[in-house]
Amino acid sequence: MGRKMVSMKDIAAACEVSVATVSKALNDHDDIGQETKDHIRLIAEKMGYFPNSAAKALKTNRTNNIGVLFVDGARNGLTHDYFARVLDSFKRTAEEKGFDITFISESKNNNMSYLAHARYRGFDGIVIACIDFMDPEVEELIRGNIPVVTIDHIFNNRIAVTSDNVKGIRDLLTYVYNKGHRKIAYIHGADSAVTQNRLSSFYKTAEELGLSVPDEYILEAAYRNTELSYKRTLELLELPDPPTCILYPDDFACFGGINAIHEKGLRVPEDISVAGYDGIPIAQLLNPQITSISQNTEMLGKIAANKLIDLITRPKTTLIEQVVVEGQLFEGQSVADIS
Amino acid sequence: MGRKMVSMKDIAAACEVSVATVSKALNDHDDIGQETKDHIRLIAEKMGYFPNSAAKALKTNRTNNIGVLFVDGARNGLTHDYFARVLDSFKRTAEEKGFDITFISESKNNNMSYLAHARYRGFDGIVIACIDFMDPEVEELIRGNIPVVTIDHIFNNRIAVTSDNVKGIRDLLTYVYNKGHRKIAYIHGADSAVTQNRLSSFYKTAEELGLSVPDEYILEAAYRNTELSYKRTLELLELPDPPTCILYPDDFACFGGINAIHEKGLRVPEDISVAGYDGIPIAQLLNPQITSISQNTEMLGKIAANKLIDLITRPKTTLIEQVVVEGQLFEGQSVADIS
DNA sequence: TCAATTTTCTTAAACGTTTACGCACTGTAT
DNA sequence: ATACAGTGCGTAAACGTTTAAGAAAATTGA
Repeated sequence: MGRKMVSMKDIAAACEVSVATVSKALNDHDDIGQETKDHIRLIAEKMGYFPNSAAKALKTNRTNNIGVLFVDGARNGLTHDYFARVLDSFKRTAEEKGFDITFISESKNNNMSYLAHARYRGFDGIVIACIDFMDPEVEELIRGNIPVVTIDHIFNNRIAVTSDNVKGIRDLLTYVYNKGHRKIAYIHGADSAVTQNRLSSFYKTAEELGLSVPDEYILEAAYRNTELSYKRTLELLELPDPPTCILYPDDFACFGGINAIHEKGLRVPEDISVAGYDGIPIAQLLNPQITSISQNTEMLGKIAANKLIDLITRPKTTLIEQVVVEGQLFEGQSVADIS
Repeated sequence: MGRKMVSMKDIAAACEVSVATVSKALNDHDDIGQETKDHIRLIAEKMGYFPNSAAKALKTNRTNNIGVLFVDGARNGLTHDYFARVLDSFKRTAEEKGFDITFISESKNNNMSYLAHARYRGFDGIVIACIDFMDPEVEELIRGNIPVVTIDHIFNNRIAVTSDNVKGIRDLLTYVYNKGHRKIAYIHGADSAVTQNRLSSFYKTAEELGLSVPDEYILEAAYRNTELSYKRTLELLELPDPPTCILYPDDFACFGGINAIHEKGLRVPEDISVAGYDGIPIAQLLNPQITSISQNTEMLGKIAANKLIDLITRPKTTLIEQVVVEGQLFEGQSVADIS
């Protein structure tokens, strides 16, 4: 196997010019004659030449490769619907602009830190999502001098793209309120920036609506954790004065809640209403469709990629900012009108 | 920004040895004294040295990087539950062995073919899944002299890891049969190796069971396509002699079918039974849980990674074979016992 | 004690690019 | 004729590694 790769040297020989001329011809420098360029390119094509990225990277200090850090505590990784969709969009956008995507390995057995790994591979930029931002290694990575954008987490003085959780919860709660619900419980995710935003938005909106929220209506579960939401839901249902509607951390967790409700012999939404978050495709296919906030994952990934590539290619003129992407209420049938 | 990276040259200077000695010390060659090694490593550590993968790759022709081709016609990409799970497992296994994962870009606007891209990046190996294997570019890639393993598609004389679709359908059909069903329809996926295996297994098993299968019970839809399965299901339900049970291409598509059933005012499984394929997590959380064949995605990804890395590191002694991974019947409540 | 070995380190070339600089032309203006 | 700028190409060094080959020093064996 393995015929040898053809290099610039071979082309130079075939064209009877120097290697430098070949390089400049292929990179369209303007100190090479047009006919020479044409000839060299023709021969290069014929000989089946492609550049060697390692050599190019070595010389130019640019890899055209973006590192992706993409883990969470629960090790959902790629199977996390929301982040998979964001990453997919990110990937497409980056690829269109000539960048490749490589994962920053999460296994530490090569005893490289995230930052060491990123430097080793020479990533031009980094995107971080779906992660424990308290991890000191993550902080080290963000502090490192590689261009970085974070998704759904704002880090001091770095570019971040976040979904509008404040507006999301406000819209959702207002919608439920307008459907006549006054006893609304909120099972929220574990402590994180996202959770905090949603929670404070929940309280603020409740206040604006003149809604009183008893403490026992606010419970902590976790994202994508059906078991926990199942348990919290049971607790809510056993309250002396149970809620008429329950909001969940996300659609997935919502299914756990629905199971608890069914187990109690109750129906959704006739006996009790529920709503999720994220608007994952599957939740819109079920009966009843889950009322939720559809996240604009397409936009999130696209903006993240564009901002990062801007930062890589034009560091001076790129605005360091936090971009907020709005979601949209998906009105399913899981919230009953009881007004 | 950007303090300079420390290179072997810097370490050599600090230790007053040659660059070659540093290289050999760090790579644990045996012609370097133990104390010298220790000293060099200590200094390297202190100076915050990490190797430069580009330089290493250039010299050794090894990148420790694996290319992933991961597209399908419907452009589901990463959001495809089944393949996302396989890839996730693949990724973890590869990372444990010191390999990184880079996507082979699907956007052709850089006018590189898959193979050109793979050579450009110098991938040590390639894994291909979730794809149109008829694409001539894919064939070119597989024919190229880069170690490759394919998932769920067998290509002549290459390593392949496939899930056992024959056994899967046999188990599923037999299970349904044993529940008393005799009028069983099969809405299958679009034409592909996987589909063909499943279809012939369906017919073979039916024959063994003495089951007659009218032609109008076999319909073509597509994987992960809820709309098509919805339509086919309506067609089945309007038959003069409708089936009592319908098998679907996958769990996702199955939801489309269930919607059609509900729309007709029928219940699952009381009025009509359904079964999916893949055993995606969400399908086991719903009410009723979807009876399905749980694919062993963990094993698929792991085996694919191990075989590929074997092929990369020990090409001579690696057996070129097709590994088949069995799934497992998940018995939900979507198939009624009517015996 | 001295040649033969072994151990430890260095020299130098190479991998495939890019790029600053220099040199030889050609053409134009003095 | 001389000077001058512009055009088109080559020279050579550099990027950070690895590794074959060799050399010096230390060890061994008789």
